[in-house]
Amino acid sequence: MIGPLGLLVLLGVNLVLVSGTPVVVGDTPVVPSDTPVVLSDTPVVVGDTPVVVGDTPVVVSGTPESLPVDCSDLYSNGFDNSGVYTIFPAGPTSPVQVFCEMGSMDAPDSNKWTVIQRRTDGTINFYRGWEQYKTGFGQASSEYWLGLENIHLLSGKKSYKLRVDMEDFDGAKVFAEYSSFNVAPEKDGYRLTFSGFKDGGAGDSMHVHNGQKFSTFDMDQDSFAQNCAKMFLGGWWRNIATVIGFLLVLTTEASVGDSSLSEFCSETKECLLYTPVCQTEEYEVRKLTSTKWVTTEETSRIMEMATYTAFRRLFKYITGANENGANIEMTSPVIIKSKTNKGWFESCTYTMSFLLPSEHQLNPPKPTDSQVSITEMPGMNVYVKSYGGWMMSYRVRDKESELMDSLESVGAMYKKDFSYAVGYDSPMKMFNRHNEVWFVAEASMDLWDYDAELPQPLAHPPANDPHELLYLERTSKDLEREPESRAEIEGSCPVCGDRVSGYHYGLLTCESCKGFFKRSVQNNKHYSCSERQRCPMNPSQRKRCPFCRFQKCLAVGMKREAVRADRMRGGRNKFGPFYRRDRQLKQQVYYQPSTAPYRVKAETTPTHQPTPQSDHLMINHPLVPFSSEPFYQPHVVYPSGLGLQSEAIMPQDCIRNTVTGLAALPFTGLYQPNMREFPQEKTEYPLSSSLTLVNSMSSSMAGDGFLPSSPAMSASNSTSSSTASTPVPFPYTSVEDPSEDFLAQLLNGEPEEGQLCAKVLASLQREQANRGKHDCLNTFSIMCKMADQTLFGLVEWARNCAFFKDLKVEDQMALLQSCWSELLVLDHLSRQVTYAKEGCIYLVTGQQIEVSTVQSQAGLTLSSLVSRTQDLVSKLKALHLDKEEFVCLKYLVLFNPDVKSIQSRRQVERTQEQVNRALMEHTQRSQSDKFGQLLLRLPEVRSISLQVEEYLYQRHLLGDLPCNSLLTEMLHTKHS
DNA sequence: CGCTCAGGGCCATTA
DNA sequence: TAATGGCCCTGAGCG
Ligand SMILES: [Zn+2]
Ligand SMILES: [Zn+2]
Repeated sequence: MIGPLGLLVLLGVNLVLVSGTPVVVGDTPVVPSDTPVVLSDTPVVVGDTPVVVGDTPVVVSGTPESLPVDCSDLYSNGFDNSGVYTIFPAGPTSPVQVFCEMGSMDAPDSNKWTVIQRRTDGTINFYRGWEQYKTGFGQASSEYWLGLENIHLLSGKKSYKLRVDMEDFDGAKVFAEYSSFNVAPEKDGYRLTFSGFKDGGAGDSMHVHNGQKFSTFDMDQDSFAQNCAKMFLGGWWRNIATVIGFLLVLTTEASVGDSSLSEFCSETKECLLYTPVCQTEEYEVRKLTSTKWVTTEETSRIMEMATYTAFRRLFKYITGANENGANIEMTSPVIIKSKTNKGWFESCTYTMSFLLPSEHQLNPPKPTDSQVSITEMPGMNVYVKSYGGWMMSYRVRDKESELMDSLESVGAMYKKDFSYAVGYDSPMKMFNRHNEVWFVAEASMDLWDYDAELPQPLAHPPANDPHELLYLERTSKDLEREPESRAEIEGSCPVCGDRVSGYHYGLLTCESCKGFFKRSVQNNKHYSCSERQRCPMNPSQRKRCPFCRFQKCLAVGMKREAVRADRMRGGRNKFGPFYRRDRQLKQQVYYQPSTAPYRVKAETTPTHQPTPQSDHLMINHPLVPFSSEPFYQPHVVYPSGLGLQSEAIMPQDCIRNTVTGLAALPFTGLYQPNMREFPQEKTEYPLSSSLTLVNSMSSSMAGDGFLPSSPAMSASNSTSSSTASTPVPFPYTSVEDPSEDFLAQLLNGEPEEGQLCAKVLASLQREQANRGKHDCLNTFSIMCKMADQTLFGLVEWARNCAFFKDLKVEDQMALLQSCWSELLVLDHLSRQVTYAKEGCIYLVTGQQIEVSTVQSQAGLTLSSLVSRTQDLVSKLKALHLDKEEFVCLKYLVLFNPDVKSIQSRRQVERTQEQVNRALMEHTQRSQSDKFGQLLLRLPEVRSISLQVEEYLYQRHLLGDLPCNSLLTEMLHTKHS
């Protein structure tokens, strides 16, 4: 198989470096097993009479001997540098007195410090902290970074909650929040307890919030041994001793060394060493100490592409692109850090690192390439899942999610937002290949990593109500609303779910969304989303992404027009009657005894006929902006005339020369494409039946909680289907034709041709620049590159287009994998119809190429493809297809409910229905039979696309296709 | 004519 | 510092 290997550029040059000499091994773990244990085995004896200190902390300066308690074991480990010790009295939250609190700054000018306390209960409290917001708005506050991911902002409100449930003396359930842990020696490690209160005896449990959910840990020591995640906690206790003794007293030593005991790290002389912590069937936990790496970043939609570039860059570094011109031995593993849960073809930054060999760990040669840097990976524990075979992006994805599942199921705490793909072998190694996925465990990371970023603060504001803490998913609003039915009438804000304060800009919203919408429109704000344009909207998170918020405001139907341009205060506007009517209707609905409100509504408004308008209100994806608005100009379609740019970018003779290269291989015909008939039945609903369908769809959508997160749903939910099922004409809304609004919305996502053109040209230019003047790309490669870039654009279009982004990622992938070539063909067709001169093929780069030229040079298959396509082009030109019709066809092709393994088949079907209907209505205004004519072309599109796929696949097998392209990736998935 | 309530503005609070 | 959001002021239109 040439194909998969083609993608395996990842470790491409590795083998060159592998020395032929046998691997030299040392089996000493980096962390010596006899690391000095800092904590004494016996609790501190305070004496018969507790030392009573006043209400205020007492600062003792001077020699350690002046302390009432012997703390020599502590200060001998690095805490004696300040000469200032504090003694805290027992206080309201703790009956325990603190002795020997000693702080030590990390550096004289650092704002980070480490504190250790010895306490009268015999425990030792250890934590690190720093001042936050040192500069800023004068709100100096301290943040303590503690053992688990318990972060407590002492003088602020936001905190990561750590909660311990326990029984009071008289049996009452109590809880406590903690900001510190105590560590007490046990026979097998150290016991983790909390300041004050009970010790962590059997039966107690603690709930640790990691920013997303609570994990519960039994305080019963035995339970720690039950699974790896919990055992790991046990391991972490020990680490504390290590931290004190190791981090602060000894200097860290990089753990790079020889290894032959390793069954998998065998190709390089030196490997990353680690200390195993524990192991389960699914994964293991390893402790890594701080190590230096040489690192570079590369962003791409495809891992293989990014890693190829990154690898070459790092390889240059180790082969001399460093200040000493030194040749540096290759090591294993190569690690690639990237964010988790990447969307389908989402652009992503991959950070690749080579481990520096031990001789360069201390003083790594500076890289000469500015994109390459030396980084230090802090000591940390990692969850590791191993797998064999080749590291392909889809396998990395799979293994990553497998490990995540395992970790979730045991409640492990780890950094969820990124993972490492770890490779040990060069691509030449055929058997017993070893790869890993790593997740960084949080607990120990926190202690070790001086520069670790603060975890994101809790999204929810701190709650005084203890119950709220336990059930974080439920906001206080949920709790309030639950028992009351009153709130149900008033409903919650369709944008964010907050409490409604009245009608604002067209519908019932909360006060804050009103304000937000007003400001956004008044100041003509243009936001952008740093995520994937589907940020959660709830009272606590709505502030995070104004883009998504505004999007949702428009989606649910807030009217820009209602924001007054003259800023006149008071008075009434044209919406008044609408509001009143809507309100009346709501009352009516509410007092219907039936439990099926949606049905009831239909009955209470018997005059209502299912007119297109009302259907539109229901089914129209509300994301479409109101076209009457000046803020949303309809899309300006890029005019033709791009030819001039292209000449500047590609030398003309390059193009001329390479056109001859278009000569294709004869089509071998090894593979008979399965010419599946394009399903006709689903696209040929007569008007009446499609209306019925749409109606039934709307009720079922509302009824069974379909699409809980989609804007369409929230709109119908909250504005309470009264807008949906009643023909209340809304002022300003275009009454012309609902399907046109729908189409406008579809068109809204259409990329601008000019941008695409520029992108493709830029990509070609880059490619040419990489090759140098005399090494022109051949025509076929240029065409592939164009197709590849166009495909990128199409995938991007699909990912952002209405309805599609509401689908599960798996479904998105399935749909795209099934229709990518059809989309490509359709896209090509639309370009021809719009821009091509007679007898010419218009390329995405703006060039017009004579069909005859192409035909004279093309091989059999390509020639047949070209003529089939040109035939279709003339038919479509005769039909005078407009851009609306093309976008509909694209949607119809994309939303193909017949694709295998689609989970949300209904959803796909519904979208197809809607598009179908919109197309039908749109076409009927020009030619009566245009609709049918259009649909009749789709089977031909499909047929051509299959032939294209087949053709490309053949050429791919012959190695003609550039590897690392989306095109090849797509071909692969279909043929594997 | 006076009441209503959705607009706008204000400004302490927040990140 | 800029955005947020709760609160208050306004005044057209309705009964
Ligand atoms: Zn809201
Ligand atoms: Zn967003």
